[in-house]
Parts: sequence; structure tokens; C-alpha cells
Amino acid sequence: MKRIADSTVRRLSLYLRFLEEFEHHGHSTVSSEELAQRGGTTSAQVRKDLSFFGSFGKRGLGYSVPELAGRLREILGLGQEWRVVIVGAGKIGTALAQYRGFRQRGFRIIAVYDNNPEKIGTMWDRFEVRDVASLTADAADDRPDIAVLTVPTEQAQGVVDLLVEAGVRAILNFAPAQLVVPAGITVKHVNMAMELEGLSFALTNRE
Amino acid sequence: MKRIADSTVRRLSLYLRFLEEFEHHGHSTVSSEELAQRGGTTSAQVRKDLSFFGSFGKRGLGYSVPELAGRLREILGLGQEWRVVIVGAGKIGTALAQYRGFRQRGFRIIAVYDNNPEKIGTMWDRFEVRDVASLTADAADDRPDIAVLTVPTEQAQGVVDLLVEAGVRAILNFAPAQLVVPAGITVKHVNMAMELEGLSFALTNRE
DNA sequence: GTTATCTTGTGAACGAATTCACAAGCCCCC
DNA sequence: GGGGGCTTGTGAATTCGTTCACAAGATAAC
Repeated sequence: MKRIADSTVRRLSLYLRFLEEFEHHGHSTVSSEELAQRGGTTSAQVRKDLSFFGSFGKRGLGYSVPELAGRLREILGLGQEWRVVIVGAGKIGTALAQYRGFRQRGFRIIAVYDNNPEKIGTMWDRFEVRDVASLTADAADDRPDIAVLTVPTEQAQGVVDLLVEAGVRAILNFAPAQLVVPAGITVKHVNMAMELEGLSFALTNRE
Repeated sequence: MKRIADSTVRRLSLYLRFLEEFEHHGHSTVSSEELAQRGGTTSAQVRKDLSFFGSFGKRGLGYSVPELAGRLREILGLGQEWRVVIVGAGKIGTALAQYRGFRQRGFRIIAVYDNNPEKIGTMWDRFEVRDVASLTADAADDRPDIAVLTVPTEQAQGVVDLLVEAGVRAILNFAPAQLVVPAGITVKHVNMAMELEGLSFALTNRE
């Protein structure tokens, strides 16, 4: 299969969000132009994005909202439930553990880990914080697919090695560090400082 | 000034993070190759990124860590304190309000807003949640530069209009909606669902 | 059935970002 | 002070992503 650009996947995810809105409002069809306006892009972009995966529209008419939504869910792999562990029971980890959006979209949090003895055993929301040392052993039963990593930068790589050993195949990393992983493991980075500094740059460098 | 790509600015922010680590460990110089490895990119990329703003290195030797860090802070506009308001006192808003990283990097949270009468007046960390209706009036004193927007999608645009009126010039938006703003206002999007679905896609579509 | 209108799907053109490759500059050592 | 070893800075080449532009397919009206 042809390699799909990251930017394309992000937009597909966005289109799906809009389709769900349209569905909710009872619209049965939608044109590439309408999707484009919502997403701040162009109709050609929308069509090109979709064309990588097939042709889902009817010429002259547009796309069937429920059908396209279904196709996108399929493409994005949202037909199944993904098993997620959160490692790092700090501020961000906690907020994410409580975030309902995860479950709604088929991402089921199965455990929260930390290495701080004072946190281990305490309850976060409805999760008991587990010792990160037991991660690999737990994984035999839990079979996690995805890890959300919110530990301090200097601990990130060590935890990643454990996660890989535990069979995790995708990592959402909040630490500003490049992680070394074997081929076939996907890592995505989220970095609040980076976003803010991007704004700071924009405010500073306007001509 | 030549337009700088978003991806370049993000990397500059990352380099700065690494330089701070190097500084902390007492390294006085660093090569583009070392920075590249930390950041998962190439030395040519590092040099190209920096070249948009000047030439800060010494051939044969590399870059002075404190000097380059200083230059990057200057480029990114981190020499000053930015005044930030958070609008939307939900889960994410709360986590962000408590996040120490903001203050450390010169982003000072000055107020938290919501439109829910049950939340208005309650304390979040050390902030009293204010009524979003008073935003414009408050701004005369507060003079916010940046807003972090964590309200439901359907309310986002309305709040943005208020923010623009209040003189905010940069917005970090957590809602999955395209926002309409006048020229000169910068908007950046952060979307957790999108990131997760990107992972889901990668897990589903591996050849 | 024909015509007018609309919107998709997609090669081709374009533009942006990354990588290559190498001359120029700097340091250190003899 | 000359040579060897590094590393920067940057045009040129390349790769990647977006936009253009239009033929082809679908509907609706008459």
C-alpha cells in the first residue's frame, strides 16, 4: 500500500468529526466543498485525501454522510476497541485518564502506571495506580495496544523499552525526547511547550 | 522577512529544549549532528533551520550552547512574559491551569473563564473562575496576549469573537473546529482525538 | 431522450520542504 | 605557518504535498 502522509490521516480524522456533526443534524449527503469549508481546506484536498482509499462519492451529488463516516471509521481502524495504558500519573496523565473522549472513540484505558512509591496503590478516578515495574508481567493478561507516555523526559526511553517488551505497538509521547523504538512501533509526539512557543514566535515575528 | 515554515518553528522549539539539557550537563558546544540525533532529524535540517535567522556556529567547532540557546529564545520571542487566559474550565482547562510548564517558559496564566453558572465563582487551583461575559471588560486591565480555548466545539466560534474583541492575538484551540479570525490573529490547533486516531490508523494499516 | 447543471476523481502542474554535496572557515598540531 | 581533520552554511537537486483543471458520471427538468 502506498504510503499515506501524516497530514492526510489527520484530515481524515477531522472529516470524520464533521461527518458525525452532519449526521447528528440529519444531513444525508455532503459535498467535498462543504467538508473543506469546515476543515479550512480545499475541496480538491478533500477529494485527493479520500482518493487514496477508494472512491466513495457520487458525481453530481456528493457523499452519503453515513456511508462516508463508516468508511472513514474503517480506514482509521475505529471498528475495534484499542487497549490503552497510561504511564505517568502526573497532572497530564490524570487529566487524560479522566477524559471521556477516549472511551467515546473506542480507546479504552485499562491501567495507569507510575514509578513513584507514594503514588502506587492510590486511586486515580477509578484506576489504582500500578507500579511500572509490573508492566511487563501485567501485559500478559492486559494485552495493551497503545501507551500514553507522560513521564519526565529522562525516564521516557527506559519506560519505552518496557512498553515495547510488553507488546505495545503505538505510543503517544508527551515528553520532548526522540524515542528509540524497533521498526514497526509507531510513536507520535504531543508537546504543549512547542505549541505555545509557536504562538510566541508568531506574536514576535509579524511583519 | 521570508515566511518561516511551521515545521521549522516547531523544531527550533525542540532544539532549545535540548540545548537547555546540554547546558544543564555542562556541555559548552554542540554540533548540528548532535542536535539532529536528539531530535530525530538530520544535521542538514538543523543547519538549514538555523540559517533562516543567521549564522550562529563556528565551522569546524559547532555551536556555543549558551549562545545558541539565547538566540533561539530571542527568535521564539521568549524574552518576555506572555499573558494567557484559559477559556473553558473543563477537564483539559483545569489540567492546563495547573501545569507548571507554562509559567516556567514565560507564559503567565492571568485568568480562567467559563460560561457555566455553577462553575463561575468557584476556585480552580488559585484562580477564581470568571464569567466569560466579563471577558472583554476585564481585558482592559488584563491585556491578554494569548488564549487557550477548551470549550465545546459549538461554542468555540462565539468565544473566539469575544477574544478577538478583547485584543487577544493568538489562540491555542482544543476544539475540532476551524475558527474564523481576522488577519493577523494566529490560531493553532491541538486535538487529542486526532492524535489517537493517527495511532489507530498506523496500527490498522501496517503492511 | 436530450440538455443543463452539478460534483467527483485524478493526472499534471506547481510549490514547499528536505536532503545532498561541497566550498569555505576554523582549530589544533607539528 | 602549513597541513589535516572537522563542521558550518548554502545553492542545487530531489522528494513530498497541494492545487489546478477538466473529463466523466450522475441527477433533474422538460
